[in-house]
Amino acid sequence: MAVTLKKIAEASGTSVRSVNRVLKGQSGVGAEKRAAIVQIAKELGYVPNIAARNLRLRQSNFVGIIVPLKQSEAQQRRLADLQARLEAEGMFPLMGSLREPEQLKQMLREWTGIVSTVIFCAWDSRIDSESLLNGFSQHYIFVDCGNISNQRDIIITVDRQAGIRQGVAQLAQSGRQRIAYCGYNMPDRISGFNSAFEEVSPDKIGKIFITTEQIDFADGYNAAPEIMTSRVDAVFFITDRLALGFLKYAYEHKIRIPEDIAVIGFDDDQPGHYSCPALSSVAHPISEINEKIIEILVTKNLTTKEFSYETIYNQRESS
Amino acid sequence: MAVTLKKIAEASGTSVRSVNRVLKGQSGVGAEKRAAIVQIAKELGYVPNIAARNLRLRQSNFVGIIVPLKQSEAQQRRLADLQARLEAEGMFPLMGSLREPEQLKQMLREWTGIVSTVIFCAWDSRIDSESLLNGFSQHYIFVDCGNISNQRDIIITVDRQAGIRQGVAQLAQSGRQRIAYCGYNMPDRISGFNSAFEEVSPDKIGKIFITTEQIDFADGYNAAPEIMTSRVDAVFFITDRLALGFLKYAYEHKIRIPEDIAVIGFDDDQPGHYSCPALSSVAHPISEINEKIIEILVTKNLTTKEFSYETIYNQRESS
DNA sequence: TTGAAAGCGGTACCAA
DNA sequence: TTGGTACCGCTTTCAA
Repeated sequence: MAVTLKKIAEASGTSVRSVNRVLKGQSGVGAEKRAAIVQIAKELGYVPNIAARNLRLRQSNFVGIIVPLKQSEAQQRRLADLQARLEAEGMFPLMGSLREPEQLKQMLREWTGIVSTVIFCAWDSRIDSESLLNGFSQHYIFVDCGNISNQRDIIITVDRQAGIRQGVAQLAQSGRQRIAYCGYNMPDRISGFNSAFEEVSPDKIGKIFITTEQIDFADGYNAAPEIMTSRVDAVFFITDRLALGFLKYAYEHKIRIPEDIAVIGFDDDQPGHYSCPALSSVAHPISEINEKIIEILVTKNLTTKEFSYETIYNQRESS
Repeated sequence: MAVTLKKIAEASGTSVRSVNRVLKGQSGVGAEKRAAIVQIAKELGYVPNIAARNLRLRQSNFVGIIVPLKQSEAQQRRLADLQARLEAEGMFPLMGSLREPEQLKQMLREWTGIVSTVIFCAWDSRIDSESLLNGFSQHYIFVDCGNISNQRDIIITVDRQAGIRQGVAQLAQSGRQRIAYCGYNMPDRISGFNSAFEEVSPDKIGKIFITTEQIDFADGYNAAPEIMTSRVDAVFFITDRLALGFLKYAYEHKIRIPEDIAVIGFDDDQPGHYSCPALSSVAHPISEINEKIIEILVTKNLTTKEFSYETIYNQRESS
């Protein structure tokens, strides 16, 4: 049986209130009584029950985090960074994964009273967030979840178009004539790709789209033949995993990178730095995103539902 | 303000007990009253406060998980798998990272009443687990944490020696004469390496040790010159990241793998499958470990402190 | 069938 | 300086 304030009060012949005062370091208890209480608490090995405290105070140090079922290395890194930052502020992440609407609801239900804020690191665009989350009293923060139409929660958007434009522009400047976009339909990346062509001489450079089922290593590997027969001299992959899969194919078929074909990835996965050859990639602004999240959690404290948009811009990095 | 049982009771002119009965699907409430309560609960959007329920029932669906500050891709994969398995059982992981003893204590204190079981996916061997955890009423499970001397908690050990022995034996059979161990001092891996030499003709094959500061990509890359000058024809790296770093060096210096030098890694990181050439690696028995954890959590339910050892054996996989 | 009431373990108001 | 006590919201016993 756990040691409670009541037990300590009984053992020391005082009241719950006095014990509570002493153990919380508040004033208003005589020196003798104080010493006795401290002594007994130590002997019994008192550890406060945070669940009870949280219930009473209607607050907690726990933050819900919803992650996609499958995460890229960069996402995992972002998550680890967020976890560290939360801990630095005395908070802890309670994890759940993005599932079907009904399961999602069930999950949020299981969290009521435990977490007051839930951060979505991913969202299924087919689900209407507003109607799903309606009725819950938690606060929600959507981080880089694409086009969420939502009037009640905080939405952090990452504008990757600048980074993509920069990457494509660089390819163009280095004299590439035909550039392929390879991946599946991710609106923000496609529009970044397109707007890059508008900026850079659109008439001089050709663009083609090569679509894949998934965005993993194998998909990049499998898309390689099509890429090669399409006679492009540069490819922009929407994930680093795709790009790495392609690099493996290139290695096997003695295709020279970047002499024969230039490659740019997206995500800045760590393994990319050690691929052969090193992958050039558009980075995620991890620190900026997480700083923003912590700022929201800490300063606004989210005592009331509020609505806001935050946009973070990213940059192109080459390794 | 949240909707509570009391509010519904007031709004429907009944008692908390009846509302509770209805919403928990228990019998013993008249049809009319039942319908009214359901109606009002729906209108008000009732969501039970799990924190209060947990306090009352002295239980919870939350499981603490302590992870190392820096995780390998394989560890992250194991964690994601564990999270999915927990969710399948209706449980959720509360995450924390392995820190200094004082911070660790503080963390566990913040979790009292919230989680009843904490899983350590890593441990600092310099800390005495028994004295640190003494006084807490949580249950602890140590997973693959090396040599933990502990008489009160559940310890899951992964025996990698078999896998390592197998890998080294295979190198020996393929005619390698001098095999290097590269990495820092990880007792179980070193002893696996050593015992492999005892099994396989120790007089015929030479072994050398090349130590690194860390076990990351860069360390493998930096260790490469020493490895090459030591004139070995095979290297066993204690992490895949080390091995991948070496592969990059080999690529740059036109060293042929495995013609010039054979390479085996450890961890079975995914990127290894797409390195050039593909990395041969000793796998982590992810499923087996996590199955065991879930089994412990579910079947034993950890209602009483118990003490046990579980050992899982791994195998060598080559890709 | 119904509901009053006693908890779970802290917190903090208020009166002594 | 003390300590009694109501309360956070839910569960469950027990009596009506």
